[in-house]
Amino acid sequence: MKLFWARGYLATSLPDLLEAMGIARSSFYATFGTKRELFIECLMLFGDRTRQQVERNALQLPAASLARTFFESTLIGAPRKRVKQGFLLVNSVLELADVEPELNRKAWEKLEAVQDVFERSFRDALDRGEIANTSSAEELAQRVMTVNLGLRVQARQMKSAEQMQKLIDNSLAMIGLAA
Amino acid sequence: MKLFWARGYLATSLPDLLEAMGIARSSFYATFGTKRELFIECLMLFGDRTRQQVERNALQLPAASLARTFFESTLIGAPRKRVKQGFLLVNSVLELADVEPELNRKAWEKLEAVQDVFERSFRDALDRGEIANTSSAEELAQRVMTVNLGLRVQARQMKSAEQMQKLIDNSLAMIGLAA
DNA sequence: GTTATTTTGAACCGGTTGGTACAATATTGG
DNA sequence: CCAATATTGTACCAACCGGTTCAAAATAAC
Repeated sequence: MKLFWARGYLATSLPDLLEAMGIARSSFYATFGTKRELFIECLMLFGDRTRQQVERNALQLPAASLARTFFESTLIGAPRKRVKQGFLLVNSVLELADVEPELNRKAWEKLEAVQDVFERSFRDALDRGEIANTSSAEELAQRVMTVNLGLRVQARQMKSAEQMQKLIDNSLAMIGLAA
Repeated sequence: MKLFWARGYLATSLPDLLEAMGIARSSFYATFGTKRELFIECLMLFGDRTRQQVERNALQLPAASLARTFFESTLIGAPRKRVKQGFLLVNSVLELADVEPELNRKAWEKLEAVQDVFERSFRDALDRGEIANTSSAEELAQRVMTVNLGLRVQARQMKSAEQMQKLIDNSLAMIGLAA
């Protein structure tokens, strides 16, 4: 998964995978099937983990600070190397849009699942009056999604953690959640 | 360029290019050099065209509506097929980040050049008092960049022009330029 | 109409791609 | 210790990759 994450689906060759996994070619096919099947498993794993992480945070944190926690934990708290890999789902969605429609669809669905978690959290907070209802839950979640995608692209060019922090602060300010 | 744009650098093979250009393999190498060199030319062409387009708009339009014009002309005014190709520079920057550092750098520089045009325009407008100085020119340009990247990723999944228009409206509202 | 100049098509190069087959070798479980 | 199960290395496959060479054919210039 780390390899696909860093290099993309097409640029990751079977020998690359075998070396990283430390197994023989024949074991790979016996255990994981084709490269394509393994990649799908990676997409699912990555997507589910991310969604679960946001869901866990949504239980403990106010909706208004959910986005900040999400961005900072993955873009500041993570090792620099991992941050520069971007976000597997975003990388995949862009790489495979025209080339592998099915894989693209799967990756996009996982991204939308994350967006849905945000939307639900915003909806609850609006119902409880915890957030000023200047925007709908759908609009807020859409903003988080747009900013998320934008940040992940820029993360691949990150120069310093300070620069990244400024970018996050500026982005959160524009989403308009006072938190 | 259209091929690289739609499929990406790696997924576009030489036979693909030859067929699209309608020339023979030997002519290709005699005229354009390697696939890599042609791709660089495409990046430059695309980047310069985009920058010039924004520069032209900056001369005629108030800075506050520059972003709207940029997004709508390329995401609503353009043929649906082209919109779904995304933005060559964004696609390339993400695809090649870890695989082709030099190409990645060139693409990123062109993206930053566009951001710079926005920043200059915002700075002028701030100096003239045409924009409320709640944010700096740098911050505003950074917001436009983040939103731009986010929108281009989503454009590849676009379902309808209406959906895209809503997305643009919502994004512009969050940038905070009353226009 | 004849000479230059492009452009072509086809053959060829070494290397890599994802995927398969299978006998030999380790590792494990009873 | 022996048998069952994983895992291995190797050879092989057809297909494709980007790139080169060069004589033949088509086009352009005069």
